[in-house]
This record gives sequence, C-alpha cells and structure tokens, in this order.
Amino acid sequence: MSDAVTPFQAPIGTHDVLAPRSAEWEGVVATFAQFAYRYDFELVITPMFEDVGVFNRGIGEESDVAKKEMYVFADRGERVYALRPEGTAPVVRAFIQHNPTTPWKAWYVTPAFRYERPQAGRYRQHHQLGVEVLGTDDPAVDVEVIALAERFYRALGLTRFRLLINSMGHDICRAAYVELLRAHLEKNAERLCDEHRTTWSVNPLRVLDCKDPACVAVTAEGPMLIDHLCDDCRDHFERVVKGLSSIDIESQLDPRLVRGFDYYTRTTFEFVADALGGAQNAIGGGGRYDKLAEQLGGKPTSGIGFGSGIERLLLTREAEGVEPRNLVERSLEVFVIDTTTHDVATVLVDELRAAGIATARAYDNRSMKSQMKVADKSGARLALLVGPQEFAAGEVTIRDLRSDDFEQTQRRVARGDVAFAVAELLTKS
RNA sequence: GUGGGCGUAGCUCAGUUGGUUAGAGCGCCAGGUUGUGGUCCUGGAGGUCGCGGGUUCGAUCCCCGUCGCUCACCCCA
Repeated sequence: MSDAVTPFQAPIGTHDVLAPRSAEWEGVVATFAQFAYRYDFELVITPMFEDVGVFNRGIGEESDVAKKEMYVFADRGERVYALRPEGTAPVVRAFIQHNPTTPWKAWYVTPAFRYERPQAGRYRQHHQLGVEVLGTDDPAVDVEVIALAERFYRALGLTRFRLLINSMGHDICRAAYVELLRAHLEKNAERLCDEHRTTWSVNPLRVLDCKDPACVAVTAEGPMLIDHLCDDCRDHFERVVKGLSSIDIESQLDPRLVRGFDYYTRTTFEFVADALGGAQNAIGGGGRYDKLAEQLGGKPTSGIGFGSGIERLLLTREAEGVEPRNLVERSLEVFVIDTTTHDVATVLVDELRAAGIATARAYDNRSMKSQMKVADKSGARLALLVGPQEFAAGEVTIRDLRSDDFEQTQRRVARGDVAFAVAELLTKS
C-alpha cells in the first residue's frame, strides 16, 4: 500500500462476503438448487444488465424501483442499460427471445441492484434466489411455486414466518376496481397522507400499500380488490388457497398486499419473517404476471414466480437463533509439511488431490514447528511430514493430528505408498 | 431523497476533562537448544486515533466540512 493512495472500499451498500459467512451462502444456494431440481426447474442465467426498457415496461415506469432506484447507464455505444433491479423481467425477456417449450420452469440466483439508502436488510446490491414458470396459468403452478418457497425456508431452519396472499385480478376486473378505488380516493383525497393527497391518482393501488394511518383509514372504508374480482379470477384465487391448504400451507389473506411492481396479476404473495423487527421483514415474494410477456413484446404468456433475498434469509436465520445449517462440508483431510527444498510437498499435494483428498500445505519454507502449528490450525486430520531424514530414506511420516502422543501413532511409509496409506487411515473413522 | 447515532491496531474495544514514545484481549510472527501442533511462558510486528480544513503554543480528543458505517422514514429482497 503506497501512502499516496487511500485504500478503496466496496461501494456504498455493497459487501464482501468472506468465510465463514460465505460458507453459509454456499449452503443456502446449494439448498435452493437442490429444491429447484427437486421441483423440476432448470437453471437460467441472464445478463446482469438489460436494455432499460425491459424494466421500465416490465415493472412499470411509475414504480419506485424504476423511477428512482435503477442504476441506469449508457455504454460506449450510447445504448441505455440498467443493472437488473429484480429477477423476473430479464427471465421473461429471455423466454420471449428463445421461445422454449412451455411450461418453462427456470430458477436463478443473481445479484440485484437498487439505488437506495442502505439500512438493516437493505442494500444497493443484494442477492436473490428465485424461480419463474412461463406458459401456464394453472393454479396448481401457483401452489407449487409457493410450496417450493415455503419448504425451502423450512429446510433452512426458519419457522417464524407467515405467508400473506392476495389477488390482483386480471386486467379487466382490476381496471374496473381501480375506477371504484379512484372514485373513493377522489372523494376522500383531503384526508390522505401528505404524499398521496396529491399523487393518489397516478397509481391508486399504491395508496393501499401506504402505512400512514391517514391513508389506512381512508382505504379501510373503501372497496377492496378481493371483493371485486371477476368470477374467473375469484375461482383461480380460491383454487390456489385450497391447493395450499391441501398440503398444509397456511396462507393469510391480505387485501392490502399490493406489491411494488406493476406487472402482477391475480396471485400475489409475500413471506414475512416475524423475527425481523424492522420494516424490512419480507424474506420473499412474488406472484403471477400474465401480461408481462406481452408488455415486453412477446406472445401472450402466463407466468408466475417468486424471489427471495439471500441476505434477508441469513438475517432471519440469525434472528431466529437458528444455527447455520446446510453448510457445505469443508473439512481438510491432509496437511503436508515439507522442510526440504526438493518440492516434495508440491508432488505429494498434487498426488493426494488427484486421489480426491482435500489437502493443504505450508508455504514460505517455515520451520517444522511453525508448519506444525499451521497444520494444527488448518483442522486437517493427518499431517504428512517430510524432512531431510524422510527425504533420504524415500519415506514420509504420517501423523494423526487428533492424537496427543505422536510417538505411539506416528509412522513412516514408503514414498510410493502414501496415497494408499492415507486413504486407509481416513476411511477408518 | 430526509433525519438520528457512530468512525482508535486484522477483530472486539479501552483511553486522553487537548499536552512528551496511544493501550488491552484475541489474532498474527518468532523463540523456549539439537526436526513435530494443540496448553503455558517470553519477545515482536502492526495504528498518519476515517479524510480535509479550522480554533489553539499544542488536537486522536473542540468546531466545520467530507467520506464511510449504522439505524429509521420511504420502498422493497
């Protein structure tokens, strides 16, 4: 580090994830991948940035996310792109572009970027796990997507969370409802909160989401979308709720649940963690978006999906006091100590690793004592020692790091028998 | 975007009512004789006290600005 340069830091609202935290991440992602495959989803990887229109038309230009939270930039060719603020729109764009056979069931893990002021559970770069199903509006799929989320959370050890559910209706019945709501808001505009008193007409549904007591009071007297669904939408919703309860997943109707993206139709849901005290208590959410494909220029195609924030899941697990689980095993088996200057460690390590044995070694030609200390801290079960004596004899000393008297358990084997002897020692518990 | 709290070694934190070489624990490194870890002992490295400016004879400690962290509002994962 030169004294002239002040060290760089990770950008605001972003974080480096190092061990042991990264091991928890790995476990969460691996668990989700396992669930995704169990539910017959395939992995899809889409670009981190898209034409800004994918998001503007997808999540709605009037949404907060599109309006003031996107990272928008022009590249050197003056194309205007946005860093993905969410996972669904890009997947639908990819669906339209490649036209895979339906139903198309895809899962993803991706960073998401939103320009917000960071706080507990909220970052400028966070990471989402999610799934999308394109090409069917069967309520059984809604149930399956929600079930995947629910079972996944349980597999992570979470227990204190609730499923909130609502229906946004489809375009026709929602439009009719919005007019009812609009009329009600117009009549009571004076009583709304400061912000919505003037902005309610832009997107009346957003007022339902407002937590200000003033707005809550007004909307409580007004019409609720759930009571104004058309027959088809009502039936669809009922079948989703029934399907969920048939597999013992309790859902809680929340008529105010209007999620932040404009593309939702019919089923919308959110999992909230009770252990997370703050406002950022949603660990996952999603819903149906039967018009999104069209809005992005594709054929009319139904879709549904959900996304879950890895950071929030980890926070929730911590808040619930659940021990990190689903950790990917990382136990080092062998540590090679070499005090010669003949690259013995280099060869041994290569040989053992080729045999599938997790092996580490010391560097920098340190003393035997020093290398032993490193071996001890590494957590390896066995140490292989090669000093001048072993080197001259063409042998290697094998030492069990879990036993306290090395004179009893330490033994020497011929250089050529090392891999076999190590494998044997490792298999007997 | 608005507002509150905070910013001292890798980590967790003391500390100076402004005054000579800023401390602890953990971690790290090296020793404790002749090639062997975990305990113990000894020693050591490591800090422009976030950065810049101001007040002052003198600031890590006061003031201002700035950057960053954190929490809340908003919105969401």
